[in-house]
Amino acid sequence: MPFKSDTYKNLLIALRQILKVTASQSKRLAKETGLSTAQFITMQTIESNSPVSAGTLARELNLKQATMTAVLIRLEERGLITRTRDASDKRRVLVSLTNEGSAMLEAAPTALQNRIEDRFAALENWEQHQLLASIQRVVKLMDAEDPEAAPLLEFGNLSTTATIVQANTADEQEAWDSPS
Amino acid sequence: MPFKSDTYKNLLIALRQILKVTASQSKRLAKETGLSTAQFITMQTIESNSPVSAGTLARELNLKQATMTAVLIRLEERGLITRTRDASDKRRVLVSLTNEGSAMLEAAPTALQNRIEDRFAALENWEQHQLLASIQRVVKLMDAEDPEAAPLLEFGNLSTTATIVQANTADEQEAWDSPS
DNA sequence: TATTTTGTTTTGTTTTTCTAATTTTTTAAA
DNA sequence: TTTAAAAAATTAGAAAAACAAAACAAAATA
Repeated sequence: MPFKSDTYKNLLIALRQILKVTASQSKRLAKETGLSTAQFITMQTIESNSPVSAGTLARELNLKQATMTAVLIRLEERGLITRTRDASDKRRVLVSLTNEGSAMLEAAPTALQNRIEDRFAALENWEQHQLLASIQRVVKLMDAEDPEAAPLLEFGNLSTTATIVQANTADEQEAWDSPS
Repeated sequence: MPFKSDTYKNLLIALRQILKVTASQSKRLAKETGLSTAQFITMQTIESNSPVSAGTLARELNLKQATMTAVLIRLEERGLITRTRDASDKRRVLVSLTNEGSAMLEAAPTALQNRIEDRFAALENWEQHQLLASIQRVVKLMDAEDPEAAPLLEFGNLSTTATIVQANTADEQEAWDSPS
């Protein structure tokens, strides 16, 4: 039986708490938009990756293609997304948000997220970067070990959102300019 | 529309990655134990809180009581848990793992988690504490804002597992002894 | 060309998840 | 104390999620 330090246990507890809050948030937002949780999360993932193939979505969300197809069909029936065959590879189905779908996500009440963001923004710049570096370090600890996470290159439409900052050990950290 | 700094965007990306890896892990373990994901996560939560009431479990997992009941019934049918009325409050149903249930969790392949733990253990002591402090700081950012997370007191059976370490701002940090 | 691989869908089944209503027990009020 | 309200769990019923297995078409490879 492996020895677990208190520090590690507390880390797991904290991570579980993050998981819980995040799940709770998603459910609340889903409910307020009148979607199921799976549908709402799918919408969010499409938003930041559009246009994206059904298979990529399934991989991103850790679902089987069959499950993804069912969810997408329902979203399409509601007029929130479009599914079109990729012209250059007719096996693929590309998914995008409709105007209505975008509008729905825009309208989703983000008060909670905004408060979180405001709190983060209120931190000193160096501290923001330190938090980010730490989280990315945790990602690295988990990430490199997970076979299914490995092939994932970018998450999110990076070209239009953000640049991945390499996770550094804290002793490599130096002064950082505000990136934007 | 709120302004999102690159640092914040990257934080969200990293958090989503953690979410993804965690979900992937749970699904894999569930599959290997022959349970559904919901059943497996329920088993884990029972393990660290046993004995625990059905309602507490539901709150912990962000599920409705009715949903929880359904999951618990299936676990009981498989002989993995027991459900007994609380003697001091006969409305409550207390849930515990059976020997078989414990054995199943013990047998769950934890190679991945162990690798993560090993990696964490390989870090310098001060760095472990810094990571923990950072994660707990993120929890605090999210946590205090979420109405449903607020009433949560302890997560996990703290008396037998770990002591909550207060999340500090980095500039309050000092040398830490190895806690165990 | 034939074969294999890849991407998606279809089919069929189990499980999850919810809402609404019901039962039992506890707590609080009159 | 009796009654009313609240709390904890279950039941019933229905939509959706999730999966495996099989089928299908398109693309890549031998």
